[in-house]
Amino acid sequence: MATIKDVARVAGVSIATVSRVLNDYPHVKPDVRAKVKTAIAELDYAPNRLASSFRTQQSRVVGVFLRQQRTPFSSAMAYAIEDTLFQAGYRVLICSTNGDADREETYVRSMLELRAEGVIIRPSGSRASTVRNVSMLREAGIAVVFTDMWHKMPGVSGVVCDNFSGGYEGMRHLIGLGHRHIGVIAGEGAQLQKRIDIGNVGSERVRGILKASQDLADDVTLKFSEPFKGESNHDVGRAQAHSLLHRHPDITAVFSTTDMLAVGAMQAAHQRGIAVPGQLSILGYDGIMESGITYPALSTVRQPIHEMGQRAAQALLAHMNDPEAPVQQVVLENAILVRDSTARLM
Amino acid sequence: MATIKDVARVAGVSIATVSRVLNDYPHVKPDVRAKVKTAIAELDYAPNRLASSFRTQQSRVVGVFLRQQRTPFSSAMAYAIEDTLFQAGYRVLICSTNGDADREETYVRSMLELRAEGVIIRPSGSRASTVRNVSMLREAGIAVVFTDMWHKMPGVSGVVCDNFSGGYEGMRHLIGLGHRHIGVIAGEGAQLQKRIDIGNVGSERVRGILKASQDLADDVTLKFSEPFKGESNHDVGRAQAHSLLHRHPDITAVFSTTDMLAVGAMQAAHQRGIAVPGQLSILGYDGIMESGITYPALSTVRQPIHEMGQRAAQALLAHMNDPEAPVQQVVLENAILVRDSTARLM
DNA sequence: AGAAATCTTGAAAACGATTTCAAGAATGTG
DNA sequence: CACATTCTTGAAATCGTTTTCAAGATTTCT
Repeated sequence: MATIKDVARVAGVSIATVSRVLNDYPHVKPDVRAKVKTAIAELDYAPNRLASSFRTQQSRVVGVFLRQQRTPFSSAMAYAIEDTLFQAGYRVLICSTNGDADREETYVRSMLELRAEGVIIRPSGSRASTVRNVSMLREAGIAVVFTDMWHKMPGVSGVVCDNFSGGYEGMRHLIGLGHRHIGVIAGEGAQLQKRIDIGNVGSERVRGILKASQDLADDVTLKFSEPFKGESNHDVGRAQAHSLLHRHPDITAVFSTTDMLAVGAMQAAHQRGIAVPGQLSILGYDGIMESGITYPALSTVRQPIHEMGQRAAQALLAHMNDPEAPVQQVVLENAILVRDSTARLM
Repeated sequence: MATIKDVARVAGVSIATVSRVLNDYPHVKPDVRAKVKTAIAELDYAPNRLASSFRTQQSRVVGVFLRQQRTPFSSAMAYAIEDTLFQAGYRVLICSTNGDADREETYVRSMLELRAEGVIIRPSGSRASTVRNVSMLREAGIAVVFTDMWHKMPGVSGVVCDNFSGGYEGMRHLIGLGHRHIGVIAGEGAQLQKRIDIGNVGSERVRGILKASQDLADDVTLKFSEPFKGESNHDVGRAQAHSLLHRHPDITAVFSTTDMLAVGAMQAAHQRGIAVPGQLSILGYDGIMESGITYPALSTVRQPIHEMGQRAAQALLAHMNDPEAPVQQVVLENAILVRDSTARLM
């Protein structure tokens, strides 16, 4: 492939001048600039980014760390991030950690070696390992932004949803429909800052749910699913819902802290011949695309996933452009998306 | 950050020796090797990949071009690819083209500039633009592998599913259940080689469906949905199914060439009060995770998406390791996944 | 017109690794 | 023991850019 030297030779100028043209620097006479551009076109020259990145130590690459890239939530966010960064001329390396600490560390090392300029990370693994990894990145001067979960660390911005208020508003919706006996299926997701301990279902969402159940009516009883850990998929949701409905046949609504869990709950209701929303209202949480394909379509607390990704990318850009940029802690509001799986209690 | 020079100084050797240790070359005495390793650990040294990539002109990076990264199919495949390449020490740049030709071209240019070593591409856009873009990559010595769709190009391998036989076997399933009046909702996906023209529904899958309807029984009538283009989502599927059921109330089964279309068809059936599978069997195509969350769970022609990704990544590795490696044309078989949305005709 | 300021350009020095070459040390062979 | 072979090491070149510096050309100002 042609190099800058070839261009210089063909244009009859020095490589410094070619470089100036390439980077749109001033102080190049119009006719010289034109000559160089002609030579570039003629030779079909593409600057060797490997060389310029090396020289400037700027890779124009950022890493996006995801727990699982297969998940609708993750892939939607990754897309929003990629899209925003693409416009700004950055390319994104995908780093699915699978919640595997070793793998996360390997990827962190890669980011250091590749001199990534920034990293957006949705923490998996333990708080300690996250902090350690992020510290390594920060020490190397790499900008870091958290999404979906936030750890307070110097120089690190975060974009999260207000999961407390999401839980609260979800309950307001159910209570407003007249429900008083409500089952809660809580997964692991969406902890904001430090988890509180209510069995294993400690999360901001659950805190919001609890608070709302105290604030908004005085005769609400909540029935929690059994603690579990691991992925929040529909199989787990189905099993949890079966157990919940078996133990507490009087509940008239189920609030799942995840759409996929809610989908499972809906399957369980179908299997038990319980009409949704006639006999049982089901409310999800996330607003992933998949929640719209159930029958009846799932009512849910919608997270602005795309906006989360966008905002995270913007925050990252801010930090990359100016290492002294102030830390942002963006909290986005969720909105109840009322579809067909919740109804007024008869 | 520490450089190789610092390591050399601390270890009291030359940078050449440090390099030899870093790259596990022979001809370094054990004690020297140990000294160097100590120095590396002490300095917390991470080789500057920007420098070594520049020197060797090997970026250890590959690009994955996807139409839409949000799609369950794409993200599942991207994950399989990333996973396989991760093991081999490659990092993957995600390039969602959105079917936007400009954007695809920008990304192609990025691959050239970044000296990506390989690209896996699921073609979007026109055949002509794909061929042009792939040619640019190939001329720059970048290995290319197609997935999901294959264009015959020198030196370019491809991994596809046997969509013809998938369509054929899907029909065998439906016909075997006694269905004779079958609706077909065909999206744009999955053309293998050149499309044949049956209105706008020309695809290998449809060819398989047609062939099977001729081979396997002599009283099958197929009713096609109206031609449409654009994304195959459940909204489109619902609309198509409504129109189909309206125009041809006698059909007892619907075969959709995409799971998401089938999901829409299921919604349409629900809305029309048609029992699935009691009055109408619905068969999808893809086997994406989402197809399992409908109620009833969707029967579908499952594509081995994960394996497709794996095989594509392996083919790419083969080409990257040896530019003379023979072109592979991998054709994977689909399998019918019988769940609850198809039943014997009463 | 002459001095000062500003433009325009090219030569050469980086950047941090890998790799080639040659030389000296160690080992093997007769 | 002399010689050939193989090991081990370091000096220096190199990859393709960007950037600094200085010099010459041009413009602006008084």
